[in-house]
Amino acid sequence: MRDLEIKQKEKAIFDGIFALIKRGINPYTIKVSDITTEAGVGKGTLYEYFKTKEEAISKAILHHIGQGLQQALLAVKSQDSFQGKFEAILLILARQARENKDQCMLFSPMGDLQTFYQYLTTFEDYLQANNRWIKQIYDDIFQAGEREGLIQPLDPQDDYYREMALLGAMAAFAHSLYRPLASLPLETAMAAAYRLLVKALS
Amino acid sequence: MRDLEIKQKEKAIFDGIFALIKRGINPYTIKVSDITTEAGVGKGTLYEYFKTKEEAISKAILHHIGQGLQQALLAVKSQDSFQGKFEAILLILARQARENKDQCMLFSPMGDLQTFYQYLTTFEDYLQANNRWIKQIYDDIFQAGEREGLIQPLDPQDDYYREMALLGAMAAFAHSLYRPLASLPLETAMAAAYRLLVKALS
Amino acid sequence: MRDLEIKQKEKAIFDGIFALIKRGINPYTIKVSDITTEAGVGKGTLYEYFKTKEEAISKAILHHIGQGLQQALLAVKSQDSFQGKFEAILLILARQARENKDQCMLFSPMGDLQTFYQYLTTFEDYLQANNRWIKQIYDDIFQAGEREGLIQPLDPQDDYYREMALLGAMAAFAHSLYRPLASLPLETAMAAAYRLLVKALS
Amino acid sequence: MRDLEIKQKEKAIFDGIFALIKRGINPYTIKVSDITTEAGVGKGTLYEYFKTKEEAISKAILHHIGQGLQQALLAVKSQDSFQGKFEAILLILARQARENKDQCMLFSPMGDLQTFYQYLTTFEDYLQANNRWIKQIYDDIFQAGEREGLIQPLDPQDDYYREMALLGAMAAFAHSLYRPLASLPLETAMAAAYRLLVKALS
DNA sequence: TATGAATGAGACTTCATTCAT
DNA sequence: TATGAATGAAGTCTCATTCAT
Repeated sequence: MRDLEIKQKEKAIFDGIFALIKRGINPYTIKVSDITTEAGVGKGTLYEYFKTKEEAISKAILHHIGQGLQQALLAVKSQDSFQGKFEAILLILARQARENKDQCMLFSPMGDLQTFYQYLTTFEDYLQANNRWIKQIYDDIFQAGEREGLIQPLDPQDDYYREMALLGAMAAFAHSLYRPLASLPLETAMAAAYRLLVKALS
Repeated sequence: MRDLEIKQKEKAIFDGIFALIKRGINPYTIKVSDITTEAGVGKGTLYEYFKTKEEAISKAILHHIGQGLQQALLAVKSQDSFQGKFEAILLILARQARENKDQCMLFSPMGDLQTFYQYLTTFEDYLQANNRWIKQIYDDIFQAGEREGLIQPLDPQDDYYREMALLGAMAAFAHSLYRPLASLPLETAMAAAYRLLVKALS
Repeated sequence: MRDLEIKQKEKAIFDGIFALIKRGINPYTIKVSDITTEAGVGKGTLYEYFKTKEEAISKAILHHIGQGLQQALLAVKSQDSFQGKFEAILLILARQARENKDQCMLFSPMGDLQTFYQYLTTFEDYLQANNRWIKQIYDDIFQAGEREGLIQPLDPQDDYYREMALLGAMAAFAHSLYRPLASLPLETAMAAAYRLLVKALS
Repeated sequence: MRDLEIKQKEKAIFDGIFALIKRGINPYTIKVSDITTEAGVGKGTLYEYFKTKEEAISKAILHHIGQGLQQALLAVKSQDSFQGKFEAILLILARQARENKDQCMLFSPMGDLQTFYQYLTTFEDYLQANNRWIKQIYDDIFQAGEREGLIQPLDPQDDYYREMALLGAMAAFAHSLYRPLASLPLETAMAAAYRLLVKALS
C-alpha cells in the first residue's frame, strides 16, 4: 500500500515527462518545474525519487521505451502471418513518427539516448533488456517467414544478414514517411518496405 | 579583405563548434565561452556574426553537413562502378560513425536537427539545399547501376522505391556497425549491404 | 509516565544534537533530518517538542552547558586545596578542548551563543542560571585560597580583580593548548597557569 | 589599470561582507544577494572573483583579520612604554568588542574560523601569516618591558610563560567588558589587566 | 502521540548577452 | 571591429516544516 503509493508518484512523474515530450518539448530543455507541474506533484517530490533531473528524464525515457518494446512484441505476436507481423511493426513506427518521434530510435542502440544520457549508470542494463525484447520480436517474425516458406532458413552465423534486411526495410519505411517533397501514402510505403524485405530474404 | 577577415572569424567559430562536437560534447550543452575559447576569439565576437548562440551552432552544423554532402558527392563521382559508388558512401558512413556520429542523420531529414533547431528561419532553405545534394548523389549512383545493367530502369513514378532501397541498405549498414553483441567486420557489413541493395533493385 | 516518555524523546533529541556537534558538525549546518536520524525518532517528533530547529539546537546547547557547569562545580568541590580546585577546572577545559571545543566559551558570555541564538527568549534566564553556577565555582575556589592563606582577602568591591585573575589564568591555559608551533605538555601549562594565578592574587 | 579595476570589485565585495558582519549579521546566514547588493555589484560578479560564497566570506574575513593585525602592530609600535604598548592592545580589543566582536579571536588560533572555515585550503598560510604578526607584536611589547626593567629577561625556553601571561591579561580584560552584572569602567579594567601582567612577569 | 512523505520557498550558481573600452 | 568584465534572469536543488495517517 505504502509501496503502491510510492509507485504512484514515480509513475506520475514518468507520465508528466512523457506528456511534455509528446507535446514536442525536447528533453534537453525540460525544466523541473515543468515536470512537477505536469505531474501534479511538488517540486521537492521529484528529488525524493530521483537524485537529479537528468536521472528522472533518463529513467522515464528508458521506462517508456521498455513499455513500447513490450507492446511491439504483443502487436507482432497478435498477427499470424509473416507479412502481418512485419506490417504490425511498420504501423507502430508510423504511429510513433506521427506522435512525436520519441521512439524513432526504438530498434537501434545508435539512438541519441546513448549519446545524451551516458551518465546513466544503468544504461547497460537497459540495453541488455531492450536487446532481449528486440531479439524476441525478430525471432517471432522470422519464424513465421520460415513457416510460410517465404524466407530461406539460414546458417545461424548469417543471422546478421536477416537482421540487416529487417532493419533496412524498417528504416526505409520510416524515412519514407519524411520524404522531403512528397511523403508517400502509408499503404504505398508499407508495400514497398515489404517488397524490400521479401526480396532481400528470398 | 574586410570580407575576408570576417570570414576568417566566422570560420574559426564554425571550426570551434565542430571541434567541440567531435570531442563528444553535445550541442545542447555547449557554452558560448567553450566555443569562443576553442575558436580563439573573444566572447563578444560571436555576437558580431550571429544573433544568438543557437544561430551560431545551427549554422555551424548546417555548414558542416553541407560540406559533408559535397564531399560525399565527390567521393561517389570519383568511383566508376555502381558497387564502387555505393561502397564509397558506406565508407563515409563508417567514418562518421567512428568520428562522432555527428552526421548519422546525414541523409535523413528525420534527424534531430529538425526538432532542435526549428526556430532557425533558414531551415527550409537548408533542407532544399541538402536535398539537392542528396538527389545528385542518388542519381549518380543509380545511373551507374543502370549503365551496368545491374538495376532495372523504373517508371519515374516509382523513384521512391529506389530511394527506399538505397536508404534501407545504408541504414542497415550503419546499424550493423552498432550491433549490440558483436559488431560486424567492415567488409562483411559492406558486402551484406550491397547484397541487400542489388536484390532490392533487380 | 506520559511525562516520562516525553522527556525520553526530548532527551534523545538533545543527545542526538550533541552527538552531531561532538562529531564536529557545526551547529549552523545541522539538518533536522540529521538530528532525528541520530536521535532515532521521526522528523515530525522534533516539532512536537520544539517550535523550530533553532529552538531545539539552542535548548540542547543550553542544557549541555548547564550540565557541564554542574559537573564543573562538583569537580571543584571534590577537591580540598586551592590548587586542586583550580587544576580541576583546568582539566575540564583540557578535556573540552580535546573533545570538541564545544564549550570553549563555557565561562564566557562572549561566546557565539549570544550572537547566534539571540532570538531565544529564555536566553536571559540561561545567562542568569549559568552565572549563578559560575559564581559558586569562583566562590568555592577563592574560599579555599583564603583558607590556605595563599590569596589575600580583598575589599568586596575588588571582586572583579579576582575574577579577572582567575579567568585570565584559565584563558592563558586554554590558549596554550592551541599554541601554534608547539603545544605545551599539559603539566607545564597547568603549572604556568597556577603560577599566573598565585602571583596575581598574592 | 585593468588590474586596479579588478581589485576594485574584489575590494567592494570584501567591504560588503564586512559591512554586513559589522551590522551584526552572522557569517553563516549571509546570502549572496546580500553581499552583492551591499557591494553594489551584480550577483554574477561575485563568482568572477570567488568560486563559492564560502570562499568569498572566508577570504574576506582573513583579509580583514590580517589588516587588523597590521594595524595592531602599528598601534603598539607607536607607543614607547611597556604600559603604553599593552594598553594600545587593550584599546583595540575594546573597540573590537564594541564594534562587532569580529576579531575577538584575534590573537587566538582557537577562534571559530578554524572550525567554520576548515575547507579553506589556504588556512594554513593564513595562520602562518597571522602568527608572524602576533609574534612581532609580542616581541615589541616584551622588549619594551625589558628595557624598562619591568619584566625579567627569561630563559628563551620559557617564552611560553610570557605569552601566557600576556594573553591571560588580555583575555581577562576582554571578558571584563562583558561582566554579566556590572561591566567595569574601561579605566578600571585596563588598570587591573596591567596589574595582572606586571605581577605575572615580575 | 509518532511518523515520514510531500511540499515549495528560497538559496546558490550558471551562462547568454551586453556594452564600455 | 574585437574584447571580456559585468550582469541578472532563470534554473536546479535543499531542507525546514506540515499534516494525513
